[in-house]
Amino acid sequence: MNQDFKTCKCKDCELKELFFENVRDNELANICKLKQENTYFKGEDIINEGEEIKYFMYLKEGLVKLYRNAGNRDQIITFAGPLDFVSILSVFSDSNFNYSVTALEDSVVCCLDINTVKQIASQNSNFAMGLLKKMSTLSDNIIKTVLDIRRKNLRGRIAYVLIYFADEVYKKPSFDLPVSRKEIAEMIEMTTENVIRILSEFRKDGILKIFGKTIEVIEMERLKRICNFG
Amino acid sequence: MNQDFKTCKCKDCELKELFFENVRDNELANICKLKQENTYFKGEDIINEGEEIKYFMYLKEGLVKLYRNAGNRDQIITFAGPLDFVSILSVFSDSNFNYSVTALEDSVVCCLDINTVKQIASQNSNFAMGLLKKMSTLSDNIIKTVLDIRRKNLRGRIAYVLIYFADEVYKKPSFDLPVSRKEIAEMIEMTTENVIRILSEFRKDGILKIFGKTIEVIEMERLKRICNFG
DNA sequence: CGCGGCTTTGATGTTCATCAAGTAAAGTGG
DNA sequence: CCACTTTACTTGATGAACATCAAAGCCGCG
Repeated sequence: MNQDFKTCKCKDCELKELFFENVRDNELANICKLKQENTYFKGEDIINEGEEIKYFMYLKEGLVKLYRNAGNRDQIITFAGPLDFVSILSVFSDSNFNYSVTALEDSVVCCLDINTVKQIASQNSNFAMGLLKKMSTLSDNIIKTVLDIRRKNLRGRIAYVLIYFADEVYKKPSFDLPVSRKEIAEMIEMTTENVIRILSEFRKDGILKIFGKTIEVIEMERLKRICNFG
Repeated sequence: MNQDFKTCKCKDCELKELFFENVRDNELANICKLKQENTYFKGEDIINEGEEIKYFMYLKEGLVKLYRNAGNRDQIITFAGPLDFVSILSVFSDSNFNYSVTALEDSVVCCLDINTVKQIASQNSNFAMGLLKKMSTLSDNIIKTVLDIRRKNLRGRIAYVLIYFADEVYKKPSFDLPVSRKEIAEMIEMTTENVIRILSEFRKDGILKIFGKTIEVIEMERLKRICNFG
């Protein structure tokens, strides 16, 4: 057991400090024993809607989209990056996933046995409280984002997305879009054609430079005004 | 202490069975000591956006709306009925409410001291797990509803709302709307005029009968088709 | 090379918000 | 309790915003 524990390095994982700080060493060892780490390439499916929830999954590296199928169209719920919990939404309310997860960039996912995690949560209340806080924050964020976006017009929505990638994800005004125009449309409920049209408008107005998937925000202030008043 | 416990009747509260089943009697007594029960009349504010979170609140009787202010317009996030937790959304992620709560019908709210609840959650992990599950279910529901609504056209949205009140809230095809036309608009992101217009259309089409706030759904199947295909 | 998916632009029509104007209902103060 | 004010409700006319349809270029991949 100790052997497993040493080889798996969970004790030194950056996640431990962030999240498993309240987990005792012997509990961590139990988690480690049943852990597996998977690599997914860009475009690969990590979770399929309807699947049974067997693992508590978090992202070590990469970028993924969480989305659901609605009629003949997908709706992107949110994105997740390193150290985000990919399976946190339904884990405690359902036995099956009601959304899918796909890698947008090559990603490494750490999968912990869900029953072990639940068992530890029901024995270690500090750990449970950590889960509670994490889940609450994530849900609040998703709800806030969806409500923010739905009250904006199309220009405002595109501005919102661009600011999101520039400020939240890449933290710089130039970046490569990790998503297609179609996926942007699925994120903010509009048609692909209009995503393209409005990006072109922003380019013509000198707000952006666009080279395929590469975006450079030239006039961030103006973009923020469009986002706030749109 | 025992005295307080006996007079407050928390031990016999229906909530206990549903939710505090994992709370030990002495813990319940601690909660009781700092509990207060408030009555709010229709239209009265229960929580104001931005307020500090001091209580863990649940609804004993009545119906309330949870909403936030966005620009010059309110957005209704969800409704809550008896035994729902009114303050569960931000409780574990924030120190202040980022939404408001107002009574739609005369309502009785039980307010528990938030620090006591948190303290018990961090000592009693079964209780914490219960919270986790409850919160997860609520968040999932809100997210699902918002995503469902946003992909529908206006007729589909109105149908959705009517079905929601008929099936989920009142569990019968005739009911008195607890909300104004304006509030329906704030719930599904459209203008008040169009809410009225589409209700009138449904009336002319023989799908509904309308007498002010009283709605009678005549053709539920047709309404459901409009909801699903709209 | 050719096929399918992604991207782009334009033309067209539908859906929806906005504006306007009026009626009904509900709350307010004398 | 009535006049007054405000808020809710309703309908129509108009224009703007947006989806849909169509056509063509582009790119990656088998």
